Amino acid sequence: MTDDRYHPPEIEKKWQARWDADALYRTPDDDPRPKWYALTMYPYTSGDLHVGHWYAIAPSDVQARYKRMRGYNVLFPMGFDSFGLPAENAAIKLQIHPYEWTARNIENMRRQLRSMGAIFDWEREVVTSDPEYYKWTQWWFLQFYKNGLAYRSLAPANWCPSCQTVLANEQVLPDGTCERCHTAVTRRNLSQWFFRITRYADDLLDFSDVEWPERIVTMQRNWIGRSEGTMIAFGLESPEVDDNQIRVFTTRPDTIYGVTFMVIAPEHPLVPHITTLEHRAEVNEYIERSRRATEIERLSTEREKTGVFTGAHCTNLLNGEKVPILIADYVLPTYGTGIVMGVPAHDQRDFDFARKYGIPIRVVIAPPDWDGQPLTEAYVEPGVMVNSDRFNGMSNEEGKAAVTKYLEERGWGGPTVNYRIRDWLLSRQRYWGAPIPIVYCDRDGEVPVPESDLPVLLPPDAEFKPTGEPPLARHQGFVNVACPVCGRPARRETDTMDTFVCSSWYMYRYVDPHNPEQPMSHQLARKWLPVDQYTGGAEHAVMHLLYSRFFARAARDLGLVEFREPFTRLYNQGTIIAGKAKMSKSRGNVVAPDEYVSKQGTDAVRIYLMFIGPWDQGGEWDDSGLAGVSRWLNRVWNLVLTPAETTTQAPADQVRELRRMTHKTIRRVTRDVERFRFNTMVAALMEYTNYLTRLKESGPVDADCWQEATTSLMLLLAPSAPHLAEELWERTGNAYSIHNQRWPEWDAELAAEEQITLVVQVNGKVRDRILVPADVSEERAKEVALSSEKVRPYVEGKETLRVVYVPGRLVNIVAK
RNA sequence: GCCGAAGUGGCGGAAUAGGUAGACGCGACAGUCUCAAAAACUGUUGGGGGGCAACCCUCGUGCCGGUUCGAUCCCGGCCUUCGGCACCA
Repeated sequence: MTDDRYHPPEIEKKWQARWDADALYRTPDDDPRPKWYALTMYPYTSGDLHVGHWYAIAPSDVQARYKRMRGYNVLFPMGFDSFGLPAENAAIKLQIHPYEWTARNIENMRRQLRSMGAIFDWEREVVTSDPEYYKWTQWWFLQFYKNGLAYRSLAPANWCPSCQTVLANEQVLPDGTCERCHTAVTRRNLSQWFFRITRYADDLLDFSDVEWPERIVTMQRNWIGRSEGTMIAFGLESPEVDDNQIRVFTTRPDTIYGVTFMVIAPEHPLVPHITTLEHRAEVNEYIERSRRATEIERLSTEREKTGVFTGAHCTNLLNGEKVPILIADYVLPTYGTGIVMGVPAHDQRDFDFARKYGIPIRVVIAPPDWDGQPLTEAYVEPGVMVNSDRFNGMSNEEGKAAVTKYLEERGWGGPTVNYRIRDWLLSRQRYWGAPIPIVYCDRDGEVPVPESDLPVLLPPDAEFKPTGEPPLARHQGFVNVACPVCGRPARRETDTMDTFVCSSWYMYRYVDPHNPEQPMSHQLARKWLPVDQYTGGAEHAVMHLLYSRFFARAARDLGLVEFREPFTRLYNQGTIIAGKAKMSKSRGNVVAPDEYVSKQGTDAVRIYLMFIGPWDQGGEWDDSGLAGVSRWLNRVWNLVLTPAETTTQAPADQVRELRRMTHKTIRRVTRDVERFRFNTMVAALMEYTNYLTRLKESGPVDADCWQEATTSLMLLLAPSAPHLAEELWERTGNAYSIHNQRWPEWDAELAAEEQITLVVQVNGKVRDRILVPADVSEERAKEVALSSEKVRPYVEGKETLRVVYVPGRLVNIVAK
């Protein structure tokens, strides 16, 4: 035994200081090696990193380190997402300024991140609430503004009464509650800033430049919700309405002759104008009722459909029929035109609605053996068109095109593509965010702040307690400004930007973090971007990840970058849970890594997190398994540092076996780390350690092969246990640093098995296992199998019908 | 309701172009060391049955069927869990 035991905290401190002093992990821009940009989602500055953060970050570091050893110039940066509501809320509660709260948190989180021993180049750190950063967030806004990608509009917005701000559609959960605080969201009409993400709806549906999980791609496709259909005009005669038509979007123009009513969303602006006097009271009451209903109730598909008649009618231009217009809250004001045609025979919702209100149900697509009897439910399958005038007899699929063409020829409509996605609402009525760089002047209107005046600084002395009014609006020194055009007194925009704006471009800033002239230079963008491997949680599927794709497309069209996808590869790790719930501060179930790190060491914590299970599946934090990893690292320590008894006359087959194990392990570890299979990577290293330990204790070993084995073990361990590997490397007399060594290569010949276990089955049941040469012939294998003593009792007295042979695997004797 | 992923020992999990189920680790039990305990190390550890014994038999990958010489893996039908979507006209 060595007199020195493995003391993780000591060696970890020692090497972190040394690496820091030597700038070992600085990422040079001028390096001829091929680049690899690995990125893990930066944390929000909540104050402490819990093991959930480590679970996401540490394995990403392992893979980045591996790439580094494979000869890449690796960029693996870290920063902080530091604007946002929690900072403000915490600051209010603790009576300190968000700036100070954030600064303290960053300091603590930076310390924790350093203790992880990752290869972050801290010279490239990015902090989104830093004026040096948000200056460029504002700059992006101005570029978008100048190119028609940012605009202001009065619209009903999602309002969170608890957060006291509006939210983007993406930040409202499916149950109609706020993504952050789970309060029921209400609607408010406000003048708000939007990014025109819908301009890129089709481009965003193209995922051909990307290697992403199918799940995320599907989620984005669904969110964008492209739907091809037909816009159809209906005649409207209403004294109060100028337009004599109303339009609906439908995917079923083939059912146009089945329209027996129209439904309009209660909040549609047309409603007050078309409603007749005698129905006004009833309509207003309904509108009031649906406004009071929460989003949750309204979204429930279980709920019975309700509606009321407006007194108005419109005309189906194809057959001249007048049909009643009703309002009903199952029609969404934000999708299509907010008006739908009711075809009860061929849409279940319309069917239920028509039944309830006694509206006629007219079949226009005949089911296969339809006898003309009334339907008991809507018929939505294909069929032949009936009751449809000139289109009778056509299949409904042909009918879709034919009706659309007919409408188009008469100027009554035509093919239309409709999207579910809406423009990105980025205004927030809160303090802790990047101010929107716009000035309002009575004479010049909406004026962008000149780029030379950026950043528009957040005034540190603002009263930021929420009142529903933007905090900046009450800061006279901030609001009052000279108009950039005419110099007269004007007012600043007082809303701040959604933090997702900050995170839509942070991966660009890392490549040129201190550039005072531009967000990043063209040259460095070309060198590093796009990100080769992005890792993070799947919860950002339709927020951060979609917004970032939009930013990249806009940046490409602005000539800033030459790609459209910011993240070439994406991998989502799972979630670490504690007590059946996701770890979060608000749930109070966070587990801090710090104590484990200071006792068992960061290397053990890193490896244990990988060992829990497949990375993409997450898992329960249970520290009892950590001890097993600690014990293993101790065994590695002893194995490498206690000299083995060596010889030059080890038996040949033992030498071959040792080399085979070494090369097999290199192959397994390499493949596993490439495919994010960290749990089996660790298992492979443990098995290898167990094997080497047994071999060493069994007697003298071949000196050269033993050397190769322990060297390989150290190298394979270096990305996962960087401190332990470095210490062992030094103690075994190698030159600093192990992290600058090349990853070992395996030799397929050496890794190949010489013997295989031939499984012998009788009727599918294993009866014997026989060692045979790996290159055994079929004849020989069958011969060996059939002559097995253990097999005999099962085939004796039976007829052998067949002998199945699987090369290198088994022989199955089928006997009866 | 729809779409997707998953269901394997006491526990986390291995193994799928269909071919030795349970690697690796935790826990448990037994032992070594110790005055004792902890730590460390060694051995055993899916259920049932048999043998003095190296071992042998049998059942077993959520449930019920199917395809196949052979199914944790493929197909059909259920059950459960977890994600996502949910009146999108």
